[in-house]
Amino acid sequence: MSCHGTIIDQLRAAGVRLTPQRALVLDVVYHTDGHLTADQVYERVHAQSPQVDLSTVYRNLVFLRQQGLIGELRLEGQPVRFEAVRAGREHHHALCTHCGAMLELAQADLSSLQATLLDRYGFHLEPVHLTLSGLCQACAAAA
Amino acid sequence: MSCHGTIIDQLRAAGVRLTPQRALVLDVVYHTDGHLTADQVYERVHAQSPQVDLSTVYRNLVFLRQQGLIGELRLEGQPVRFEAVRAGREHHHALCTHCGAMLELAQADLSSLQATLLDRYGFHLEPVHLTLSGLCQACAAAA
DNA sequence: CTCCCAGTTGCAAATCTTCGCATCTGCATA
DNA sequence: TATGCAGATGCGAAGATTTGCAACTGGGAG
Ligand SMILES: [Mn+2]
Ligand SMILES: [Mn+2]
Ligand SMILES: [Zn+2]
Ligand SMILES: [Zn+2]
Repeated sequence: MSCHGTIIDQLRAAGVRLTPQRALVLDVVYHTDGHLTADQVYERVHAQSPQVDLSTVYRNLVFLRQQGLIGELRLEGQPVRFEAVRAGREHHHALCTHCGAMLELAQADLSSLQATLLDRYGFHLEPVHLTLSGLCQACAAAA
Repeated sequence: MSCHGTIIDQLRAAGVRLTPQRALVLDVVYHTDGHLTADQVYERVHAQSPQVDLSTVYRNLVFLRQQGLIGELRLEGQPVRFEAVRAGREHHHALCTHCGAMLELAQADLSSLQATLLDRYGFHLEPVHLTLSGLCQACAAAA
């Protein structure tokens, strides 16, 4: 069912209980490239295992996010979306408020901010999935 | 009713229609120091003007946020909160995931990030109200 | 292998937020 | 001051997300 042995071992090692529902949610998110809404995750989970409840999907999405295994994306005027946080492919998003273009930012793009916060406040910024907004290059040029 | 002449003039100049409901929502948010939920804003609006609907409050909170006049705060496990964006007192929030302490960040704390994004992607970061998470100095030291 | 229980689930209901639509109104214009 | 209409409102309903609770179960201890 799942081909995420490494992650599953990681969870087990963390003393996390691995239910079939949880494994399925993980599996669905990790088998998609895009950004899925909770409902889309539910649909796919449901296709495999019709008795699983939508609330269980929500609970596991929250859980997996807290574990740092999935990231969430909040875009203006649409439901929250989720995506896999793949080792080495972590990224954040920068959304153009003018044309809607979405740019992927590398974890490294935040390092200056990270340094600033550590320096000024002793605050250790967590590498959580961020969504920033602003103007993309094209739209800024046009304005 | 309202003592925010400057802001109201600003809105009028932007060709925005100023209804009594909108002015009230603006007034309520600007007369509070803390972070109010939509429901708390509604309660206070309702005390002044009982016929105003909750959906109107929501619509105006969204509207005023889009105008950059109020900021929103999304904290884990609680409804969205709103606060006034006062000229010269703009700030962001850094939340400690361990003890819940909330730190205020100055707009200037983001300037290194702003510079990085502009430099690397030509992306113009908007000074939107951000909430970052991580570990505060005390909790980081304890860990 | 069996027992046990903290953590998880399904379900129903609550809470939070958005939307459709008929009606209303701020305010620009004449 | 009267008129017109784009945009705003109230209300009901829908959509999105969270929660309470009794029953169930993964996986460690014996
Ligand atoms: Mn992404
Ligand atoms: Mn604040
Ligand atoms: Zn753009
Ligand atoms: Zn702390």
